[in-house]
Amino acid sequence: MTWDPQEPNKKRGYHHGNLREALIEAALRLIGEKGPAGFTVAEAARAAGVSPAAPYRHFRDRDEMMADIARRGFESFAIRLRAAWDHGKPLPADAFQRVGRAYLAFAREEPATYSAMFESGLSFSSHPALHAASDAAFAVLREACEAVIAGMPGAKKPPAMMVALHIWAQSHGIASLFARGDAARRPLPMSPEDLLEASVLIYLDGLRNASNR
Amino acid sequence: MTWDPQEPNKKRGYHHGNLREALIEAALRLIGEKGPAGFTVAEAARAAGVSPAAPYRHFRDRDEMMADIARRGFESFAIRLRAAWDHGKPLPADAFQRVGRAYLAFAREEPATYSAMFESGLSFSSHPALHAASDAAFAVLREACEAVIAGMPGAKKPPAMMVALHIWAQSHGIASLFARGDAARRPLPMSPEDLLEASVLIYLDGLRNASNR
DNA sequence: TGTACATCAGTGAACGCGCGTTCACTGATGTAC
DNA sequence: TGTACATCAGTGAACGCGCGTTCACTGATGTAC
Repeated sequence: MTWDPQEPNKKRGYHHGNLREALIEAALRLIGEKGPAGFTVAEAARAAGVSPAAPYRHFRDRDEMMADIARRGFESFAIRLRAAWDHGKPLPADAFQRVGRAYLAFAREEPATYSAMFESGLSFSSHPALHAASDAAFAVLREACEAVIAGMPGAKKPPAMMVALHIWAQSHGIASLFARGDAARRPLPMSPEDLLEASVLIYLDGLRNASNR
Repeated sequence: MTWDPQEPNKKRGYHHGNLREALIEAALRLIGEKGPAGFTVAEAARAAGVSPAAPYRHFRDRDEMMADIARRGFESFAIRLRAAWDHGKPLPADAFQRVGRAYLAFAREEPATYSAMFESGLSFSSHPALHAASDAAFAVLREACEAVIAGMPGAKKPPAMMVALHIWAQSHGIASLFARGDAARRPLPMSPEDLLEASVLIYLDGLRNASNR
């Protein structure tokens, strides 16, 4: 109930006060329970204690509500990744592993947001703000990759874009196969974090090897 | 129309002849168009030209239909991966790359099946046959990893299970972010196949490097 | 070969349900003077 | 400080819709003799 500016036990009047936030919170809970497709406007309204027509004062339609959730998701995702990276201090290699852990932490702690971002089927072309937010999050990962590559010995540097895509795919693969909160999660003989850390170490080792040759 | 045992233009009688297959085909088309959640029993029945009650002669309910689609998906996935691997001939390293390409080819050519397998939210615990089929597909990948590891120089061999999980996550990550047929697919400066191949080469290089130290 | 009959795989109508969305409306709030 | 009024953010009822599933039924098929 972080959205409610009123006292928790005080009855709200005709106006809600913070319905937009309350609806998004309710929607996230529903998505967390039943997946992006299981979220309905009507149920979110019910959970927020308003009539089914009320959400339409704040969102054009269901799709816009979903897109808004995903966009905010990408924004807070970017913030968390950037905080984990922390300009690559003290060592880029350590900071890089922090980013990986932050990625998985986000997917685990905010599975609803994560699935709204990656599994809701929203098209980027019809939601430019969503596209921009997604790009901004990816940019953090790319910057980190650039710094890590710059710190590597050898003359032949791999392209940062490729490295960023590899790391992103690996993180997303591990997150969606093993680190989600839902019933479809596969059992795993080690923690997702350890699995990701090991793969990143091996991968970076391979990169260094190639640039030394 | 590969399911229809009758002449294409011949009117079917009271009995359909191959309704189970026709329903699954229709369901796959729907899933491909609208995602796993967008598939409805009623619409599949309509597409197959039968009444909405007819599917219930072949499937207990919608969930069982979905699980059946996913299970068949894992089975044909395993067959394709195994064919690509082909006992590691002529060289395990080449065969391994073939497996990676086969993985992406499956995701691209059968996006509906792929999403039924990985994004339908079916729980393994309530569908043991699905769980078994999924394990069988993973086993192919694991065997290939074992063979590749066995052929590596050095004494310190990495655990095959970990390697298989890494490769799986990387393949799944690339497939779901970049190789899917739907509108949520991200644009990419290179082909998914090239992206995966490069990452696997770098990763295996890193493994070799570690086992030589 | 013919026939009686069991079984299989469909039909079509109906059920209760919840959805997204719109509409005319109204209570609450903010602002100009 | 008080008042008139515009605007904002809700209500509640209704709409058409399609869904999953069940039911009693029936046409088609296979089989025993």
